[in-house]
Amino acid sequence: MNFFSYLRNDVIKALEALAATGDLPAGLDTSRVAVEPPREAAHGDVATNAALVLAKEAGRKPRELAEMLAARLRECDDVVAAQVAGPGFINLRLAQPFWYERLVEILLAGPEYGASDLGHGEKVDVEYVSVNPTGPMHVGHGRGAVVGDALASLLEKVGYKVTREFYVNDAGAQVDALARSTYLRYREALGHEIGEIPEGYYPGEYLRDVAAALAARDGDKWLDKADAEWLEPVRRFAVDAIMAGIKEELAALGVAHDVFVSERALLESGGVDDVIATLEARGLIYTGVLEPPKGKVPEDWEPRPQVLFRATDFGDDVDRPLKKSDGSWTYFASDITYHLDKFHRGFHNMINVWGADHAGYVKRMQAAVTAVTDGEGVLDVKICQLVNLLDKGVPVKMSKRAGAFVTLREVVDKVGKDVVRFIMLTRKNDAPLDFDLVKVTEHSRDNPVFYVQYAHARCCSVLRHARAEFPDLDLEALALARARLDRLTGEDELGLIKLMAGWPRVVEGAAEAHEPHRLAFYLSDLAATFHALWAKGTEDASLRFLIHDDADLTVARIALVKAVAVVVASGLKVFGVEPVQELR
RNA sequence: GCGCCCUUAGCUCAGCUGGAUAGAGCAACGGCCUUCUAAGCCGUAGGUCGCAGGUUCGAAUCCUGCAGGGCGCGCCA
Repeated sequence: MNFFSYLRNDVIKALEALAATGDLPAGLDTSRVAVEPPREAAHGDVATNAALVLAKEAGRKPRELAEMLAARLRECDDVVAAQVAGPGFINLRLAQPFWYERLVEILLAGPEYGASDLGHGEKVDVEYVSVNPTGPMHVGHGRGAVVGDALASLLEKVGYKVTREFYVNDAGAQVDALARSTYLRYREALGHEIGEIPEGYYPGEYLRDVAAALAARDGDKWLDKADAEWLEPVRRFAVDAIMAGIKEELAALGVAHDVFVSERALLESGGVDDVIATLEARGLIYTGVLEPPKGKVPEDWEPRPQVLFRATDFGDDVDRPLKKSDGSWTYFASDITYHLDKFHRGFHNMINVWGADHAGYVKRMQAAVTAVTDGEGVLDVKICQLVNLLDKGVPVKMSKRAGAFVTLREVVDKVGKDVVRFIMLTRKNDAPLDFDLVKVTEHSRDNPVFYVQYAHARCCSVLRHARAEFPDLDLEALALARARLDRLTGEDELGLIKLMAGWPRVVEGAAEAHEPHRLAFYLSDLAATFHALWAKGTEDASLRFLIHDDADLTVARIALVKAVAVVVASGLKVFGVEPVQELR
């Protein structure tokens, strides 16, 4: 349970009671009333700004209103103190049994702890990865994959019905280039001299394997045929082969999508025409001439009338073309169709995770979604900034042109999927991320993966020792939940419980903001708090978890340790990371 | 030129959608191993939240302008 929301109910009830007695005007707008952690723990357990927010409307001085409200709040069962502070904050201190109940809640919930029904089972589509099927993925793609996947899990945890989706860009010039490049390698595989890979072709070595597989399947049947004959089957073969590779790379990272949507299938179904007709009927399409692009102007630029979408009506900077000069639809046109398709599948909430190079595309896509769904569809786009791959602090050169760049697969194989996943989530998506191949596997305080995993392993270690030293005690979660938790009276112990009790709020906040990285910072915090408590036992033996002549206290402390393991596991589960039992 | 993102301690970054005296880690300095894992812990020091205005009870957070950095800018996807 999110105890801040729980306490907020108490505050609202107290306000209503004051209104009922005529001390406050009725019908105050309480939407801005917040119950939050106070800046410093010394102030109390929770703080509310209610008096500050309502003072003006209630026609009272903030502190005066705060005093009235505080008097009411002192009547609440869980509240042992309510103090007015500063300009009119009310700091509440909660009774110890309240905290012990939270501990019980954690133990009984297990790794599901923090789950809620915030989303009310509403459908959300999270589209991520969606790389062009033209080659292996690099680490940057991996970031999008992990962020999208963790975001999807996070939303599931708070009660949304999530679909993980991959849009396959299997139409257009790039896949034609892929087909032609594959054909070149196919000739090579059959013993022909191909010379230099021409400009505009994919030079990557990986196409040799694809071509060899093609040759193995079809022999030399395409060798002396015209483009028109082999282009389509080779394209299909190459896209399938590359997509199979991409799925494997994703699987190695622990990412699996529910739905793959093919752009080509979408185009062939004629859906684009329907969408254009819809937009046309709403007067959102016209034929016009755009200004030349600023910055570097393409050499063959010439003003030309185009079919344009009125994106500026929806906040975009310029109207956007829907048709190419050869009469085919632009990528944007098919993308509009695709998003309307999502909407028709019941997704009013859509989230796209894109790479930094798509940042300039966000506005027009959001404009299009608003236009085509009549404002009912909401698209959020998470832009993942670049990943700087480092080796002991030295940037790893990545030359895509030479076709020899470090692939996601290589990195996953080198450091493991759990490390990749966690590190990718240690920055907010819109900040660049350093990924140091050496540092991420180091066992040190400043490696967050290790530090968090170490906390979990330490908990497990304590539990192992407890079982060995107290073989007669029942240390299963159910038994721990019935322990004499009121033996946990130390400030540090209570502080740890309070921190863990805050987990559901962190999860909800991260889910609402679509920011999974917040969980990583919380977990580091929790790990630090636990390591600190653990270390207390090295200075003072009475503060250790296992107290040989006091079984009750030991079981209570084991319950605390177990809860830490549970919360860490709960967070790692959202990240798709396996908590380790032991480090070595 | 325009748009989006970024600018917080020497370095790398948090800052819970406007709250109280802005926080971690690294690096520096000083402590703690006969121990439930010292792969760790404790402490000291370190700040004009890029700059200037504005909004209000209250701004690192919202608005405007400026400076610096990144990305993008018809017929690519």
